[in-house]
Amino acid sequence: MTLSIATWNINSVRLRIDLVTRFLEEHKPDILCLQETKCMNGQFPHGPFRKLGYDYHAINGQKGYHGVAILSRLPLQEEESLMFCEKPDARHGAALVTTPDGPLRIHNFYVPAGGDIPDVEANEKFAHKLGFLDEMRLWGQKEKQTKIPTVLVGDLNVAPLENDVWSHKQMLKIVSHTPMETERMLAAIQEGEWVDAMRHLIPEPEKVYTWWSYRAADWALANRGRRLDHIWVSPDLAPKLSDLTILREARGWERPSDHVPVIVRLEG
DNA sequence: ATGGTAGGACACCTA
Repeated sequence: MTLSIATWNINSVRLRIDLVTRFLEEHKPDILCLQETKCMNGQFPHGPFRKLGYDYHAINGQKGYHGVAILSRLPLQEEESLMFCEKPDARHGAALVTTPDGPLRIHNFYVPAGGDIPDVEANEKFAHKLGFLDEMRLWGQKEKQTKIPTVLVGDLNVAPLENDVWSHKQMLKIVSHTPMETERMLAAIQEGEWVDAMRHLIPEPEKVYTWWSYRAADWALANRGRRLDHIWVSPDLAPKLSDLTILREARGWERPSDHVPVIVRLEG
């Protein structure tokens, strides 16, 4: 059997609901994980998703900021959202999906962006980001013992490898690619025994980007992208990784998100 | 070295 899972930082699910439904109609992933939904649970647009056969929703929203959602064509049970850094931010959601091959656990993350200054003294948002990554790493060490096939996705706001950015050298002091962040993320992958699905299917040194800034005059021409969105899988799923789609064209849709959807297929 | 754009909510925060 095959199962496809997509992740997309949508930067307001209500504003861009037509882009999400277009994406679902054209690509039909079994599961879609959204970040930055930017609305409270009571405001979440369930209707358009149900209309397309995505009947099962696990949502965790808050007013104005952050917010994550898991939408599925297969039945799911919502699981407890985790809290990081003792903040009530809606930055994580989880669900257990019932697949023909048995249960599959999904974790959907939205890691803090961390502000502009890569200094924990001068910038508390950066300190928060590093603290979040540390807690994520410790959590992952325990999570790997659950024995349930697991997929972790989301906007992790770190581009950990040299070819996850347009210029490694010029990005070393830019938040998202500093050694403080990349070392923490690589440690989290290693200690959690995660497989970086995107790099499993598209190894270095190929450039891979999922985000292009709104602030470029011409994002496609400059092509100064970063790989901020990730799909990690538990080792048992690694042999099933069969295809990866990064929907770059979605960055050129009308009133786009600055992130594009990433879809992975699990087969066999 | 700097400023560039976008969303939510309604003064200014977050990205």
